[in-house]
Amino acid sequence: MLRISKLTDYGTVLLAYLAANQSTIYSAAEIAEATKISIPTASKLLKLLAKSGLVISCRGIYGGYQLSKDPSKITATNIINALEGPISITECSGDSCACEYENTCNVSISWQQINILIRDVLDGVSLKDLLETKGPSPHFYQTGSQIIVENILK
Amino acid sequence: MLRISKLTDYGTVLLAYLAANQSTIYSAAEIAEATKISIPTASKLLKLLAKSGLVISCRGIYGGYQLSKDPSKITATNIINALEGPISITECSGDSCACEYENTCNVSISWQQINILIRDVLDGVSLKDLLETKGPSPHFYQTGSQIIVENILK
DNA sequence: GTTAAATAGGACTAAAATAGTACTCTTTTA
DNA sequence: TAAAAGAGTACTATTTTAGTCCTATTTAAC
Repeated sequence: MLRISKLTDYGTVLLAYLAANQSTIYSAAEIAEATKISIPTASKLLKLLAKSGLVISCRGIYGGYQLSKDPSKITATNIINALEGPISITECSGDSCACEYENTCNVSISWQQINILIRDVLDGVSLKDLLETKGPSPHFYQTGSQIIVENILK
Repeated sequence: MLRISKLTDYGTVLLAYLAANQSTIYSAAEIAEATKISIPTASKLLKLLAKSGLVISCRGIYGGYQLSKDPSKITATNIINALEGPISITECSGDSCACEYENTCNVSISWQQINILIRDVLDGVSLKDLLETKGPSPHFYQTGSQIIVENILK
């Protein structure tokens, strides 16, 4: 399966709503109603998004949320990190892997390499790309470093 | 998170064991013992792998399992498909998406595009790559079609 | 100051997916 | 025909995810 969680999907919808009027501050309740996501859930997600800096929150009456930066500057990786934690394809991708099957689990090491590839792909897709229904058009070049992907979707 | 399941990781370990001696037939019990995976679990996974054709099974006494083809011909996508079903990053990636929030969920459409990118990456990594602890070296070119990735890991 | 409306931060419950096990049936070969 | 192996399926337990609720804290208007 290898899927993002429902909550991440919801979160992206919330961000999409905020992206439509970047300079406006919307309360959690307003956003929830507009996106048809329940208030408690939208509220929870917005808090997480605020915590990781993707949205700016204003407390107090007439408070609310607002996108913190241009949609083109927010990557899919940012969104997933904010709502699901760091992208890691296997459990022991962290530094502190006290795996008891070291002999047989060289395999996991390689899944981690794949993880890097996937993260690179996700780094190349912005919220702006996600909003364009034609799909992402990430022709991103990181020639110096590691990945070259271009012209990915017609 | 965006991770493969433990079972897929185990499954890869099983395949790795079989890959070491491709022409030998090992019983589920032998493989389980060698890889330190419990017999019922290893057995279950081997059945799934056999069902999707990644390993060949022989029934009867002196039966067992054997890799069906060269490790370089088995892709990460194959393994994930066999053990977790088709790769789809969102729930409604299938054809029959009766999503009730069509107005706000253009977003999902784009996640599906990302899904294609990820699948392309996984298609470019073989079991052989996974076994080389240095990690995968997928410099795969599909110039005519959609993706060009090269020189991904130093 | 006080009050109303909003977010912050937890704690908690419910639901679903994953992981793991067990049992019976079928196949194969000595 | 008996023993050893996989095939298939059903079941249970565990973990993760999803969803809700409650109490603080902040802010601005009155």
